[in-house]
Amino acid sequence: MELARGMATQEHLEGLVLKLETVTPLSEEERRLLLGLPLSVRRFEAYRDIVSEGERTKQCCLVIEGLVCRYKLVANGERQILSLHIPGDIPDLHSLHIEEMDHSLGTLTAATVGFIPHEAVRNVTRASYRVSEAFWREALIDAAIFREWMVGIGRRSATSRIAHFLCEFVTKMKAIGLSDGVTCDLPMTQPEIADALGLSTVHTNKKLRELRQAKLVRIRANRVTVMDWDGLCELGEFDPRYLHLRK
Amino acid sequence: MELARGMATQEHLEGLVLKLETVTPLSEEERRLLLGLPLSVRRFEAYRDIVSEGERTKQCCLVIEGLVCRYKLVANGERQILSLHIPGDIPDLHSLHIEEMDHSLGTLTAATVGFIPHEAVRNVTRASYRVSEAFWREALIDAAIFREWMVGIGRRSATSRIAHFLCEFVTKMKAIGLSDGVTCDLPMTQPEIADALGLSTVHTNKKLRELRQAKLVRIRANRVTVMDWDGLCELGEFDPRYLHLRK
DNA sequence: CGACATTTTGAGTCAGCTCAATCAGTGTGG
DNA sequence: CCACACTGATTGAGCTGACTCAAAATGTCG
Repeated sequence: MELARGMATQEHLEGLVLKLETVTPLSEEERRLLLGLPLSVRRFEAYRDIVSEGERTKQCCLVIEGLVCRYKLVANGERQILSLHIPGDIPDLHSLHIEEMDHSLGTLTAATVGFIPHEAVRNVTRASYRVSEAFWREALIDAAIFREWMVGIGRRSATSRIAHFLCEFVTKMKAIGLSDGVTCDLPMTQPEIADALGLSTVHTNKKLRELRQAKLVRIRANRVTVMDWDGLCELGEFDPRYLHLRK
Repeated sequence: MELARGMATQEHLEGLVLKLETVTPLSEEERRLLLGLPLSVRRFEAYRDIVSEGERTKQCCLVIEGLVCRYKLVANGERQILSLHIPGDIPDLHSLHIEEMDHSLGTLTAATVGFIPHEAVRNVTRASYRVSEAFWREALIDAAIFREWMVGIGRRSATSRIAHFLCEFVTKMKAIGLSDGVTCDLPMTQPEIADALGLSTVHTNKKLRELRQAKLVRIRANRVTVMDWDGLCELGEFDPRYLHLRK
């Protein structure tokens, strides 16, 4: 994916349609509705907040390009990354029904983001039951991913957590066509991966090396390659059902 | 709350209305709609599954009385409790839009549960935008609680996590009128609290004792009493905004 | 070639874990 | 009213996975 300036609005919305279709089938009519959403596109540098905890917004944010995350900070300054969002995701869909952000939304890489007014989203959901269904499913799958992460952080070993994380990321990237199921970009530093998994940087590094030495994955220059998918899944107890993807 | 057999269906639904009103204001009309929902009531013993992972249901489950939880098991047999549900909650509202359960729903105490057909829920949401809004908010707050738990499990110390947990529980019980904000029933054993917080039983016991010795809480016979609310909140970094309660 | 960000490694520490008793509360049957 | 059986709460004694601190190695890029 390249920088997005200059693309037609419709083109930007195609990622959204593609993403929704990974979980809900859409008719031509419904696709048209979505592609007609108004969008104001903005480019962010890496490590900027898109929306901060405590804010109240009147628009939803569509990831067009780049990697975005939701996170919270705790008193001692540590961070917990709550979720990762790839193109096609609307990480703050909830803002449609819950005024105040209880966490922040920020970029992990430079990113292109489109803002869609709440009113416009409400209109398309009112216009089509299936579209509102698709948004419901998106929001509920988001929650399902939180649950799976909770299990990982609460009850799985560091190694298992990392393996699970890699499986999930590749699977999600594959669903939207950004991975062949074996390899994809993973533009995160080790401290960031650590913050997502509730680990320390140093420990993450050491366990990552073990995965590499066990020939389960190859990680270099912001790119993962899964060498042994079955082995990695088993280690991470990864079962993609919680992602509720179609087919 | 007593055993519920023999009560009128409407009376059972009052808990739902009360709960929804803690997050969304409802008109008389909307209340009537909700009170008209068909309900088939069933009593469960403690430690029974209401719905199991992998199932597909055609109804939602309303907690009428008792304490219910959602949980997942991991390969080594350990359990992570994902959420607790008190009267008025619909812990599997998501089943309306996501076919397959990716976790189980079970009782922690004897409990009275009402089943509402999906079709009936869809009808009331179609009949009133505000009611559908209320359900959206319920589902999204559910996700907000997951996020807060993730932060706790991933980044807070055991003591802090326990303190946070107690604050949250009392706050939620107060919202539906089952606590005065200081004391309430907490019908969970220490192993169960441990499973909710991603801790071991022994460690939970020791940290709980510290909280008691620090005169922050009193815990005995399935009942908590908060002795020093400010102290407990500070220790647990508890800020109730994520619960998105009204007023 | 610096300057900076990121990864890697080593060493020592500790929060939280496991194992193994012991104690306490409740209920059952005689 | 007591012995027995359970379940749950407590305690003590190590153990260890994950953490912190600190430094060195490696990569990236203007």
